[in-house]
Amino acid sequence: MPELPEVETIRRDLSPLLVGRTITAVRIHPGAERLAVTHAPRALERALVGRRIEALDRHGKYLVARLDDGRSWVLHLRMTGSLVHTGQADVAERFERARVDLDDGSSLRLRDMRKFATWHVVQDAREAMPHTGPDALSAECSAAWLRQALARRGVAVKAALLDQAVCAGVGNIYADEACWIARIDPRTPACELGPRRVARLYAALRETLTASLEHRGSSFSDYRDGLGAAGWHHVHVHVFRREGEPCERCGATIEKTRVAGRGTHFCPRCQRR
DNA sequence: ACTATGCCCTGGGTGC
DNA sequence: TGCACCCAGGGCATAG
Repeated sequence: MPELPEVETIRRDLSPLLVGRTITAVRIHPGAERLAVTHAPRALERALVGRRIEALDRHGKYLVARLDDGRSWVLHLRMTGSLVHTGQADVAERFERARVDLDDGSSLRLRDMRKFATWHVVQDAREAMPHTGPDALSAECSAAWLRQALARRGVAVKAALLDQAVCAGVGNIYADEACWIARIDPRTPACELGPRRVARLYAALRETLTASLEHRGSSFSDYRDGLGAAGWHHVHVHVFRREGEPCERCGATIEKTRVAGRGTHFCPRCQRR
C-alpha cells in the first residue's frame, strides 16, 4: 500500500525518466475502465496523447504530472497499484491495467491487482483531490497545524492521522508507527492529547516517514518503486503487522485491534491513553 | 458539523 | 483436493 514515502520514492525514480518526454500512445486495458473515473477511457487517452510532461510532483499519496497544455494528470495508486518504467517491447505483466508509451521508446505500466487506482486529467490538480490538506512532510503541516487539527476532533488519534485533510500522505502503516514512537495509544481521542504529546506525535510522524523514505518505502505486499524493485523499510517497522511479537522497547506482546475500520497494531504496555 | 458504515476489487489464507 | 468464506484498506458517498 503506497503511502507518502512510497509515492515519493516512485516520484524520484520516475521524474528524470518522464520529465521532458512526450506521450505517444495510451492504452487503458479492457476491464480497467474505472481507472479513468470522471472520463470515458478513450477521452482520457486522447487528453494525454501528444502532451509533454513538464514536471512530476507529489501531494500526499497523489502523483501530479504537469502537462504542456497547462493541465495536470493526477494519479493515485490506492492499495495495490504500482507504476513501473519499462521498454515498449516488454510484455504485459499480470494485472497490467494501463500502458503509456513515450517518445524515447520507453513505456510506463500501471499494475494494479485490485483495480482501485485512479487517473484524472484536470485543469487544476486540486479538483482531483478535494478533501486533501497539507502534505505531511511540507512546512504547512507544522506542529501548530497538527495541534489545532487534533484539538477539535473527538475521534481516535489514529483516525485523525489517517484523515488526509489533517496530514496528507499518512496511511495505515505510518499512523501505527508514529503512535508507537510517540508512546500514544492509537485509540486515545485526538482532542485529549496535550501539547507535549502532540509535539511528540508530530516529531514521531516526521521520523517514521523520513526513515521509510531512506529505505525506499515498505514492501509488505505489492509496493514497487518506479523501476519495479521492492523497498525495505518493512524490515525496520516497530509494530505494523508484528502482533504477537515482543515490543522492542518494553518486551510486552504487540496487539492488533481495529480502529477507524483499520487493522491497528500497538503495544498495550508502553503506549498510553 | 461531526462521525460511522458500506462500497469498490481480487488474491491469499483459513476452515470444513 | 475443493470450495465457501473472510480479510486486506484509500477515499468517497451516504446515512445517522
